[in-house]
Amino acid sequence: MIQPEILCQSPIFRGISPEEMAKLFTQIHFQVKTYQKNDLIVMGGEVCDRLLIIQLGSVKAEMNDYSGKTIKIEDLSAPQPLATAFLFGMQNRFPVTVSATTDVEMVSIPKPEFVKLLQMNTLILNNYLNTISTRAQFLSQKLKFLSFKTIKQKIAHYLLEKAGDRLQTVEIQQSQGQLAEMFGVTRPSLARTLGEMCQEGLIETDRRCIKILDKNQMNQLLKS
Amino acid sequence: MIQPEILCQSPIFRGISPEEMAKLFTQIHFQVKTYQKNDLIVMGGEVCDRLLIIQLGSVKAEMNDYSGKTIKIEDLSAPQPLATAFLFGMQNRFPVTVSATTDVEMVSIPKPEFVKLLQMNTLILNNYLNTISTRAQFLSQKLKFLSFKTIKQKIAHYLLEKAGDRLQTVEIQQSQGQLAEMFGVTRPSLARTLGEMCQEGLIETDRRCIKILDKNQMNQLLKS
DNA sequence: TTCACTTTGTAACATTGGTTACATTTCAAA
DNA sequence: TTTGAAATGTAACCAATGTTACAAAGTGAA
Repeated sequence: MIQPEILCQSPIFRGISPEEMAKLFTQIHFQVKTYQKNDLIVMGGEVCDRLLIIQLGSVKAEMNDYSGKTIKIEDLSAPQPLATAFLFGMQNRFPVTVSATTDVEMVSIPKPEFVKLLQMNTLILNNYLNTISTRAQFLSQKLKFLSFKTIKQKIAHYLLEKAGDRLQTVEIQQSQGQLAEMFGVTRPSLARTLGEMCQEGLIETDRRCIKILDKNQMNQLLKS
Repeated sequence: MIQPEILCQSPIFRGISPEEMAKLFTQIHFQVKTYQKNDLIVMGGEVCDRLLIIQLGSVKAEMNDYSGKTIKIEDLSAPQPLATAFLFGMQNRFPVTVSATTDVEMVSIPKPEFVKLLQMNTLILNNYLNTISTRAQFLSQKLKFLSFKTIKQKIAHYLLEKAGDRLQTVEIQQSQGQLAEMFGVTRPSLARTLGEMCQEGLIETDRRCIKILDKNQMNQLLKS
């Protein structure tokens, strides 16, 4: 019923051979459930006490807003796992409602069985720990970035980070527009601020190269 | 050399009896290192390939800004673990420099040995997974909150979240000032916006009770 | 009650950044 | 080289929010 050669493509089982996968699954309890197009798979708010991996087909995740309307959050397809962030931790309920957008096969592993799997196989354990740790690190970075209020601060942080201790000059790969989007600001605002920083003698710009003239003053910006 | 009755207070080992702790530690390799006041324990940028738990004393974590000056990030004391967020994941280097603020005893468990521990003991595994998952969930919540740009949106989100599906009226415990701090805005701005929302017929305020008059319209605010 | 202290409401003004529009520059394909 | 599309620089204007200041209301203790 399970298809080891598909499942081992999943981030959680990466590096496991299909044979090994098959063997591991003989040692735990699990279910393979099939759904037809448009079937409800998980109701938002339901307790998340099992790991779900899409083995076949694709699903959509939607969230109910407070007035009952639904907003689509993301599309997922085989062999991706579902809501790995909510299996453990304080808030272990599905934040989203999941339904099938094609015919779907879903592998469902109860939480205690998945814990067994983690204990049996070091690679799976490492994969899973890496997955959620990387996610936390990513969120943390993003949060730090958002904590800078003004565009000037965001630019200063970005440039100093990119330049490191040594370099004076930073070359940016993205276009100004992409950079602006990353910063969560509009392109004209970013350009305006870059212009201001030039006038103030903080930086010098030349095409896609930005030279930092006064690192100390840039740091001051980040502290206030 | 290790003190099981202290270590089992640590979030990672919560629920483990001191006897069991002692037994577990006979099965893995680890070190107990002692430091004197002001000794350097971890240099920022160093690879994080071991779990460090403070067994005695307290330490401070500092970060170097780009010009070389150091900023204190936090104080930690026994029996807290260090930088659990960086043992796994893509970015596994210490982001901070750690030094002793008193005489310190530090239990150092190499990553592979800690993985063994996770595989030997289900409770430890669950504790650790819960710790990092909860952290990720917390960050995710915070990020969602910050994604609302205007104060009106933040208020709407906060109230709708607090009211849930049924309630019409929300009672807030904190003072307006504390609420404003939570929202990352100034108190007068928050008060002003609450006033505006009253005038627009969205809410009614009476002391610390806020009545939501039009949930649908509030939801509209969050979408734009 | 009265007095000091905290919380809340509000207003004037300054700053930041979004919006829109347009000119200029760059760059690659014809 | 020419030409058109994309990227960039810039300006005028507007909305949102911070800043500062002060008055009004609530609150608890003497």
